[in-house]
Formats: sequence, C-alpha cells, structure tokens
Amino acid sequence: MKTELAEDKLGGLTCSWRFDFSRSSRDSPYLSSEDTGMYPSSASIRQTAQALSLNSQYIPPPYDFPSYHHHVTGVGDLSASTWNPLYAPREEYPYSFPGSSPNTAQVNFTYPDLSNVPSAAGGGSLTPYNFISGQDPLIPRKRPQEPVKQTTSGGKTRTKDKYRVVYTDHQRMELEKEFQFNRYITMRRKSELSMALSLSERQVKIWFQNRRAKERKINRKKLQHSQQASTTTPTPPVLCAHSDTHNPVSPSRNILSDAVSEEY
DNA sequence: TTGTGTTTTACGACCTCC
DNA sequence: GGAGGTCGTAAAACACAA
Repeated sequence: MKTELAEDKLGGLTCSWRFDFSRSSRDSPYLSSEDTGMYPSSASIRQTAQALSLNSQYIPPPYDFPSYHHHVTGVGDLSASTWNPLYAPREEYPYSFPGSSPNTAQVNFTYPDLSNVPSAAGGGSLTPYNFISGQDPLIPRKRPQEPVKQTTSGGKTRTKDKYRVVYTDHQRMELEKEFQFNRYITMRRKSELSMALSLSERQVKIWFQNRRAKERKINRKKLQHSQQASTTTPTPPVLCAHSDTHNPVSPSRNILSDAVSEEY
C-alpha cells in the first residue's frame, strides 16, 4: 500500500497524516455541494452539559482508517466500555488534547500533494481514497444533468441530481480530521465546518453519523475475524490491544462493535 | 464493455434526552 | 416537540475482474 506523508496546518492545528493514494479518482462531474438548500440548517443552538463531560477527555489514539493513516502520539487509554450514554452529546466540546485546544493539539495531519498524486488501483472495501491528479479539491464537481424526480422506497421523491453528492477530497479530508478529533461533532464545530466546507450543517451531521456507522461496521468485521481466529487456533489472538481507544466518546449502544478499533 | 461488489451520501423509522 | 443518536436501506459512484 503506497503511502505518502504530508503536512498541513488547519486553523493553527498542526497535523501529520499518512495518506494512501492507491484509490483511483472519482472524476465524474458532480453536483456542487453548496447546492444544499434542501437541507435547512438547524437554527437553534442547544446548550447541554452532556457533551462537555463526555468529550473533554478524548485523546486521539493511533487510529487508522482506510483512507488516511495518521500518526498520533500520546495515545489515550480510554475505553468505550466505560461509556454508558446511549446517545451522543449535544453540546460543544472543548478540544481536549494534551494541548487543550486545536491550536496546540498533538495530532498532526497531512494533506497529500494533490497536484502530484499517483492514480493507482484500489477500490472495494478497505481501499484508500485517491486524490485526483490535477483536480482542485476545493472545487466541487458538478453534475450536468437536469434534475429528475425519482421515487424512493418510501414513496417519496428525491431530485436525481441531488440524490447523492460526492464530496470533494478536501471536504472529506477535513471531515475526517474532525472525526479523528472527536467522533461526535459539536454544534459549534458543525457550524464552522459547514461554513468552511460549503456544506450544510445537516450534511456534516449526516456525514458523522455515516462515519460512525462505518466504524462500527469495520469493528464488527474485525471482531468476527478475531473470533473466528480464536476458534480455529489453539491460542486465541488477543483482541486489538488498543481496543477502541480511539472511540472513548462513542455513545453507541453497540458496545460490542466498538470493542475493536480499525487497523490496516 | 459489462457484471459484480463495495463505498459513499442521504433519508426514514424509531429511540432517548432535555 | 425538537434535537441528534443508531439502524437499515436506496441509489449513485467507484473499482476491478472477466
């Protein structure tokens, strides 16, 4: 798996990531992500105390995911098993890295060199993203077709060219960064991200929901694999040592799914 | 080129919390 | 009641083998 290391600073946040560039590009014309008037932003900002306590102890672990491989020092020793709430925080969280703020966070991200990205094969599950050679990741791709109403299973209609917008690499990258900071987006960060990425707050929220679902799915697979291995080998392999240390704030009801972290 | 499998957005249903 | 959570699913986008 080919990886490249790059660096980036986002709002003063210095990050280091290791990216895989083996996934080919998505080069179709796509609808602009800013065309999201269909998703009225949440107007109300709610203030609760739940998230604060839940998120304030989060320390980013060495979490690897299919698309990006980042390297983090100062791994926390937090376990999802200590986490009880069924549902996620609804309030802002202070960044809670050793530096206590994004400006001093120890997580380092990298941007790939988007202008010089090899386009190798990948695809399927567990394959990393590719960054389109020569494409400006900041420019949303548009889809040329006229909107066509389609009927969904529920009998409701969606506008075809809005059925699914493919986010730009930059958008996904920023969302992933935020996800590594915290599995649950706060209202403030959601608002900031939506502004910065030209996405609606709803899109950011949904993205995080889907991203957590993806993580749970991966964890379930890994757990199944480890269980299978334990039944076929006389000495059962130890479940991922850093068992979900990356997800201490997950309110998932599926504790089992969060018991194993991703690794690739 | 096509068929197939996977991933990515987006939504509805249902839930809990405030 | 409204917010956001999970879960399941639809459909587009994509990768890849044949």
